[in-house]
Amino acid sequence: MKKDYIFNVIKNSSNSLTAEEIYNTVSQSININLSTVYRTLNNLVEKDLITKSVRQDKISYYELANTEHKHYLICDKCNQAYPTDMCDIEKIERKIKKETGFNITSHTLEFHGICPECLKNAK
Amino acid sequence: MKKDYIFNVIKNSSNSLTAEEIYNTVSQSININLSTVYRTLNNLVEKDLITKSVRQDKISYYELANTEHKHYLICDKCNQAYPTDMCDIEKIERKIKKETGFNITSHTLEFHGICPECLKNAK
DNA sequence: GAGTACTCGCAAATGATTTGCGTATTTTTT
DNA sequence: AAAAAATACGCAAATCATTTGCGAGTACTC
Repeated sequence: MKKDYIFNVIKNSSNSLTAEEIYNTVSQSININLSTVYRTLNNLVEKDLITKSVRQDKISYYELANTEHKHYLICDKCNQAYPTDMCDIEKIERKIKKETGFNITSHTLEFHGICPECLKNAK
Repeated sequence: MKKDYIFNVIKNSSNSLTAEEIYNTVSQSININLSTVYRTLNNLVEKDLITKSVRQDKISYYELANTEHKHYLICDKCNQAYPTDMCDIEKIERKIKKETGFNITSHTLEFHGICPECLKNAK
């Protein structure tokens, strides 16, 4: 099943991937169609095996579910995404839950700015 | 200029709006085309008069810039967005800046879950 | 008042993602 | 193991928010 190829690519990647990136990688091993990639990704998301998050560029990024909580620092110059595990949002979530009764199940957090590399080159 | 109508709708709204919502509102006063709305919105964003943020639904939401920092609790049932001003991310930003040298200029934070209203009805 | 610069409307283009449909492949049933 | 039922997949067309080209209207300048 082609699903295994797709899932493996995601599993072996250290950062989140777009459908097209996954398609490109999988295509090197087997014949596959982009729509199959999308269908499979949606399937994996439904089964909670991977997560999908839409970034400010309006593109969906997929990554393995149940890994340590991660967020991304996205450079507006080079567009690279640097993962960070700093996230104290859980505290905020608890506070919100208490004060508003809203039952929060997930959150997305995205930082934008310029990465050290681009800062250097900007001189 | 039609820009004023658009800007006013945003200024008078207590929460963020989509291009279509703005279009619908402005249309009640004057004749206007959707593409004009989009063009104007991009213009206002460039001038830092309003901000645009892309949510998980892949739709852009616009709101007045330079207001107090706000984030949204989005109900996955009724899809309503409830603003909250709880946000201690500034602390996290400072920490990241210090530890990684990444120059953060903005961030987006979005909470998902079920709002109190829907929780009640879900019974 | 001619020349130049915006502002807009309209229709077509864009790009990521989805979907319909027919075929192939796998799984289940007998 | 063959028939039947279910699932996976390729291909092309559709979708939907947003953008863009172009031509016409309007304002601003000299």
